[in-house]
Amino acid sequence: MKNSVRVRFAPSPTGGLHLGGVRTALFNYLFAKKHQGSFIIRVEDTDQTRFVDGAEDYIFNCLDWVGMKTDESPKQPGPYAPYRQSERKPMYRQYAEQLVTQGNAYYAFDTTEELETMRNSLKTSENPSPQYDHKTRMQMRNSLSLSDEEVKALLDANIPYVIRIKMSENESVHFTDLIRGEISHDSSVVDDKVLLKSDGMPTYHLAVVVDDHLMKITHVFRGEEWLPSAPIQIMLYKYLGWESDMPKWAHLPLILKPDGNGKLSKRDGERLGFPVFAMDWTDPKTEIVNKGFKEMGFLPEAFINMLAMLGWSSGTEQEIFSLDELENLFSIERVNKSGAKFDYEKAKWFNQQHLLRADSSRLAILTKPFMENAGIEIEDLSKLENAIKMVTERCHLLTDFVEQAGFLFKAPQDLDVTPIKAKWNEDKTNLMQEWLKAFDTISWETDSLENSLTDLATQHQIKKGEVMLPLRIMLVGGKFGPGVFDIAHFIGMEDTKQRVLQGLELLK
RNA sequence: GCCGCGUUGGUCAAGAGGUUAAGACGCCUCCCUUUCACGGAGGAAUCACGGGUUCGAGUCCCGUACGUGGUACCA
Repeated sequence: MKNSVRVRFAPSPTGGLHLGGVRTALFNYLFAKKHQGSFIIRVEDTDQTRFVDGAEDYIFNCLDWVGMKTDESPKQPGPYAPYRQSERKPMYRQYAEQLVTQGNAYYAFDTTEELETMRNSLKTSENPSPQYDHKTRMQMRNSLSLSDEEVKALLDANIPYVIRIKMSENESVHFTDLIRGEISHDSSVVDDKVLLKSDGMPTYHLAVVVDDHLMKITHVFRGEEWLPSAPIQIMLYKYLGWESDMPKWAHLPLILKPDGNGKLSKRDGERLGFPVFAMDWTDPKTEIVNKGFKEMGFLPEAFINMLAMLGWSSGTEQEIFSLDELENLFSIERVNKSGAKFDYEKAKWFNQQHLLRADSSRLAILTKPFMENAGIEIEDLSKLENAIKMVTERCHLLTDFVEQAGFLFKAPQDLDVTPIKAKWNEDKTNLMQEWLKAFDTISWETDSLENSLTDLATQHQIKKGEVMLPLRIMLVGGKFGPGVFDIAHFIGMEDTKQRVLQGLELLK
């Protein structure tokens, strides 16, 4: 018998999938897997004005990249299809109407202007945002304040209307949050939220309750920003008579900007120079490309690991986890209550750790495009793999391989010899030239290369250390990289000769 | 304004009444290394504040401050 845990991630395709979104998806996913349940994607495309072309596919691409497999989704419908709210449109009205009949909701005919007028006229410094609630509803144009005849006339005349929930007064609405414990609200401070918009589409509050109930969702994990709207949804479960199988809830802490305070936004990424989207996201309206973690050179498992540790911890000292391990260890109770500031430095450290653990042949495949992007053609993947093995520990991102290993495939351009030129002399030039000649007599191995240079240096009465850095700069183009003789060994005799000769030329 | 939620080093965090208050990132010092890293050793740095409860409070309760979210026909 299959475990009946069913959790859903409900992205709204309004553009991109940022850190917070991926982490919400991740925690939902991990919980589902931990309990051998189903991970369901239900797309919240209820707001036609904010819907963005391609955004839905983009979301699925991101989930694919990080390896979160879905059990039911618009692409893979399960028993409760459809999985897109726009396609479920006809289902919502009946419940809204049912609430009106029961007296738990009502028709409201107020225009945008009328609402604005109400809010402006009631606005005081004490109360900067007046609500449509039990205090004001009787002054507005709705089926509560109007007579039945008036309502019928308006309905017959096809005057647009919305359906609003009639929130009860002085009722304590409480529930248990899996992360935060007992939460309670006073229903009097909650306003009469719109349930069904004038275009017939449900708002989030109605859609989420109806869909979760119909799709038999057992657990709802979402961002903390939804906490204030919980009482509305709880009241809906109650009014609709679904209270007994209301899902369990948990409100996840927010991901905050690294500097200062507040929710992390995509602007922070641009400002501080790090990605906030999982993958590159091109806004079709502005054509602005928002950088993604994937394209910045992150491994999906590192991205996931980093995100998981932002708000959750195992309680042990272990910090590096694979997706499999997370699926086994995750527990919603161990999620933190407070928001976490995003730290890009630590994110890169996670990537380095996973780079070190990753299979080098896979890294070669992933690195190739970055190399070629930088104008370094890779013909032999196994050669790239060997190069990667030499430098992995000094890389944080896949893109770092370009700098750290690129010179193994392409001689450095624009050598800067100024730092070594002052101390250079003819003796050293001679030494280097003799070393090049010695190549014909030695075996092309790291040790013999080093030994021959050591011997020659002794003969010339030059300290080996004095030519090591210059040699490195000739071969690498800078003060970095693996051992010089390993590099010479890797690039081969011809390349080594050419690079040294070119360097000597510049030192003349 | 009102309502909700939160508060352990710079950051992520462990901690569920008695601990020298873990660990990680970052920072600093040293070792290793004729580069840069990796690795190793060490260091600086924390329980927001005030009241209770208790023999004893980072841990429980209340208040304050601060932060944050909500207060839309957006999600």
